[in-house]
Amino acid sequence: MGKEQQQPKFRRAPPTVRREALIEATLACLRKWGHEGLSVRRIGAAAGVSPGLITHHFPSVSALIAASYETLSMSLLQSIEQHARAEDASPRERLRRFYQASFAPALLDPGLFNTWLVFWSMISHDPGVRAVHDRTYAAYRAALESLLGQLQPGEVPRFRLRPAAIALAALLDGLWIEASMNPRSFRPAEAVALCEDWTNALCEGAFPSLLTGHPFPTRRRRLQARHP
Amino acid sequence: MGKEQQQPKFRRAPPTVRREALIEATLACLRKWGHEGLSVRRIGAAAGVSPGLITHHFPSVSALIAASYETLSMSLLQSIEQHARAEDASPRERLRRFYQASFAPALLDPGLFNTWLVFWSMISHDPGVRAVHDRTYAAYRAALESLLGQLQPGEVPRFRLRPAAIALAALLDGLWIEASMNPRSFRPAEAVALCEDWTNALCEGAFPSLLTGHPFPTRRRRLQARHP
DNA sequence: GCTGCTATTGTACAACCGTATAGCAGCGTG
DNA sequence: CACGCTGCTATACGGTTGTACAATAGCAGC
Repeated sequence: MGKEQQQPKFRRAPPTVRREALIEATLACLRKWGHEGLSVRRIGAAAGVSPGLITHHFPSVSALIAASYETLSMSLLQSIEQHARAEDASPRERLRRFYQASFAPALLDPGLFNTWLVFWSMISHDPGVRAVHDRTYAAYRAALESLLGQLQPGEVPRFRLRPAAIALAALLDGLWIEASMNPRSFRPAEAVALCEDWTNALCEGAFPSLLTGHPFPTRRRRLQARHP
Repeated sequence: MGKEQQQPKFRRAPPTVRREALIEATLACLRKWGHEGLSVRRIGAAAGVSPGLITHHFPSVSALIAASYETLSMSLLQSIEQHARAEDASPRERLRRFYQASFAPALLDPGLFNTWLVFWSMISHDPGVRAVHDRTYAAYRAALESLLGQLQPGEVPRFRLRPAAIALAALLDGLWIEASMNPRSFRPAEAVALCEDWTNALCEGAFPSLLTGHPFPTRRRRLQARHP
């Protein structure tokens, strides 16, 4: 028999990098299989690792998912923000770059959409995922508030930042979802144009309910309010 | 021994009504358990019926889910449309009623949101669900196009119906999702106000990319188009 | 009241799930 | 080169899943 040089059955890794590898494998599985992808066996196979390792590095599979959610969410937001952060660019231009990055091909992958759906569907059941969602969504909205706030000291009418960011986030999310589910519905450039229209309309004061002085300032109970 | 009057172990039902009952049970399970809710045993239990009955009345469980999707989707759309359909009301008023119905308490149930997520997550895998989605979403957009079209012959600037309906659907969906995931984020009345603002801005011509004559008319390849 | 159609049940089955645990083995340390 | 810490594997276990199929029984028609 030839002297078979057998490589080791497995390689050890420090917990930190192994955890990261497991998170990456989880995201890959979610991309490919959606909900069916988050079994310990599939994730383990994707990471080239035994299934039992997951419960060894994470208290449970749901903790792994929450960590994956946080990693993906923060990574995407950072990527978009970095693309938007252009020196010597007007606030309007920065917003436009934010929109463009939001509808880049990499963001419109159906696998990414399915991954997101899995995370969303766990929010109401899993407290850990819920916490990650609250944190990352707050960061997302904060980014939008920051960009919108930079428009503010110009000659644009004064509007309330928080509701404006919520409305813009809703528009972006809605367009992203529709584009992800039905890519032939419209082109990314059209989505960007629609968002830019929204920005311009905001700056022209075309959204009265967002202007300061509108009867939605605090938690006051005033149902069925009509615009004066 | 007393003469125990034993009721029959089960009752027969014509296939049509049994199918409907199974669909209703499926929706109830999805509401309560989300993704975990669509096991044949849970659905059978909810319908007071043996698990095997499902495969007897439906070719597979995924066919049952597609049927449930269609039922729920059409039911909701009809309910909203009926609420919007008010005689002797201006087109603007009808749109407002559509918005109000879209953010009624019954529509903001977290269980309903989770149900929707399950359907969405199956679109890319299950052709049957995909077909239902395409059909129902087309109906939804057609309803919006109809309402938006009624604004048209007035003194409002001419805009393209289809993209406008897509944009409005995106705004409605985005707000609905955010409201469903985080009910404390904003109040339904605020969402309605934001949608009304959108309508008004549209009628004021504040969305140039939606006006006729904008360089997005057909499938012409014109990437990165800038507003002139 | 009996008969026959078929809706319905109950069980069996193989595959999968997450978790627990005992023991193997990589690899830094001496 | 041997030791030993511990990352890692492998297996076992109780549970759930969807589907298949033979047997049962409701109930309509005669």
